[in-house]
Amino acid sequence: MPLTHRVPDLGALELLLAVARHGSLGRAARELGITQPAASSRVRSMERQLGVALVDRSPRGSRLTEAGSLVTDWARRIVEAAEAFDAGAQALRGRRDSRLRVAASMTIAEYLLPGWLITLRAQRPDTAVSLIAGNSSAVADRLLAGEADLGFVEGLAVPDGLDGTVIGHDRLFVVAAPGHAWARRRRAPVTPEELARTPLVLRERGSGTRQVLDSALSRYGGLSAPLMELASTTAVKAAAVSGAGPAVLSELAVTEELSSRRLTRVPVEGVALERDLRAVWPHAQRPVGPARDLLGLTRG
Amino acid sequence: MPLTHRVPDLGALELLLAVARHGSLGRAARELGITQPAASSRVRSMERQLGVALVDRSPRGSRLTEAGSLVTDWARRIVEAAEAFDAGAQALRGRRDSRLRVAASMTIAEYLLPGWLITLRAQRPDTAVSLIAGNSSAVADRLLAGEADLGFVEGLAVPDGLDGTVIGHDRLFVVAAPGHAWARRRRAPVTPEELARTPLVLRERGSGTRQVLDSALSRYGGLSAPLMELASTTAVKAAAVSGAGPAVLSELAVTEELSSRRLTRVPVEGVALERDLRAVWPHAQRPVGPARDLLGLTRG
DNA sequence: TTCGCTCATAAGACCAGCTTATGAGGCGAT
DNA sequence: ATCGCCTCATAAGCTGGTCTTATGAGCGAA
Repeated sequence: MPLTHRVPDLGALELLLAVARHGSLGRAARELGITQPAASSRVRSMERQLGVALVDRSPRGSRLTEAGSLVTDWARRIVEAAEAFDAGAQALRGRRDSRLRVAASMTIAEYLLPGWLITLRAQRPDTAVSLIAGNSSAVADRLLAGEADLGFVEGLAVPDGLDGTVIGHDRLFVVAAPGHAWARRRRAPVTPEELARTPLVLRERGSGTRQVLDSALSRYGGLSAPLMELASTTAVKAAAVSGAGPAVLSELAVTEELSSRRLTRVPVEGVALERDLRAVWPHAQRPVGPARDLLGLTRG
Repeated sequence: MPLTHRVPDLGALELLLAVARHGSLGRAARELGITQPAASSRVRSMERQLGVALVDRSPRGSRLTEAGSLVTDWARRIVEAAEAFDAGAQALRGRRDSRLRVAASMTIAEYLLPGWLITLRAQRPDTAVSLIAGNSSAVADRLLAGEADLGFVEGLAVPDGLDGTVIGHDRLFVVAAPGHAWARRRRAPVTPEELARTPLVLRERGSGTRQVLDSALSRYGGLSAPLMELASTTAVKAAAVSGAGPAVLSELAVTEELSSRRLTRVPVEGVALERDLRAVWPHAQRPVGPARDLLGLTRG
């Protein structure tokens, strides 16, 4: 169970990626600011821990073995997730002295913002960003109080006093475990009526996804009593994966499960389960400077 | 640059997730097999490191702060990637005594297999799996030599001597940075002729994706000289993200970049850039036992 | 009051990873 | 040939972080 003892720590994984890039333990060590013996011993203990040779050493450098490059690919995913964590955490700590103060809804802060911040850091390394996360009205409050320069919200309308622009759409997907009957409905989409009368695994009443679902299905008799009502997106996902029943979740929350086939998207016809993602700012104060840079990234 | 000093280690992140689940430092500690003071001090040093309060402590338990639950969500991504790493690495180490010996092509081993192994472990905890990765003919060799029970390959045909079943499709996506002109072609798909005459960022000659692209475009005058020819999928992705030009990559390799909008999918009409993903086994030896369990997971 | 839960603090043990110093192997230029 | 430069490996010693055990303090219910 304790993952820590079977997975090398982040430093070791970074080192492995550096070895892959440079083809040399010594140069990898230099990149990470450690000595060559440290790198050598660290790679060796990683190999001992995993029970697999990762690197072919020669007097002219080091290349990854077959197993090594597979391990490196898996390691890259961990390191990328760690980079997103770092970008987010750094913004969360950043305070008043930041050049760009962002207020964002939870969904956007969780799934999209870290990626934007990584890109922004690559393009403008000197832009210090601070982040406050909250619901739509909290975001509006921060902007109107002058405590944030740029906001991001999801939902159907722009909050009062703000201007905004749509930067994308958060589609809600109906998903089911691959074994579920609905997973085989590729050619025969589920109808809105069918969706409305089927008990689903859902977030608790009041959540954003639930609101969208409620209003989209109101003309079809409304949502039926949920199969399960859970407190977090994670819990809903876990229930759906384990086959409890169909669930409705943000596209952003399920991309990984879909591409690894732990969940299947169920096609639904004739109903738009979608909400806008918007960048917002105080009325008549178009973003300039760093805020404009970030805004540019979010639309491409 | 050294990520390690700004991101808590995996043990700390696991602890944070456990605290979120249990609402108590002590119970989280027990789950991870450490003492309560160890957990207390570890969470505290994580808060110091990040510069953010993560949990609200009270005599009746601990709950995450707002920032804490955002951090926990980001942490979950890291831990999930680590679980995939662990599942894969464990299979890579496993040897002859394994109950299920899998041979898989690189793409499948990299992107899909870890997820399957996690699911398999949840359903049949006692199935020890071993993994050998290689190209299609290496997979065939292992199966025919009786050194593997089940194989996975991508490509256009089933290798000689094997039976198989299609378990899915790997679509090749044309992708470009959001700023690229092709990123705005949503309503006016790129034509095959246009794709054929445009210099692209590609893997080197001989790679699987390149073969598919070559054969799909052969009737349209064939692929033009590449804009860049790079040695790894990662390098191609990086070039595309930085705006070097359009690239063609497996759907599996770009889902994350697409959902975070670092890349945009370019619609292409009239040409099927797709290859089958197949499970394969020696002629007339339908998978049974653990191999059959795994096969079931891959199709749903 | 006492029990049971919560978390915090303190003191000491242990170990992983670092550094410096050194050696050995291969290749190419002088 | 041999010197110089690159590669990686090994050994000895320091250090710091994380663990443990032992203890205390706060809050609520029986």
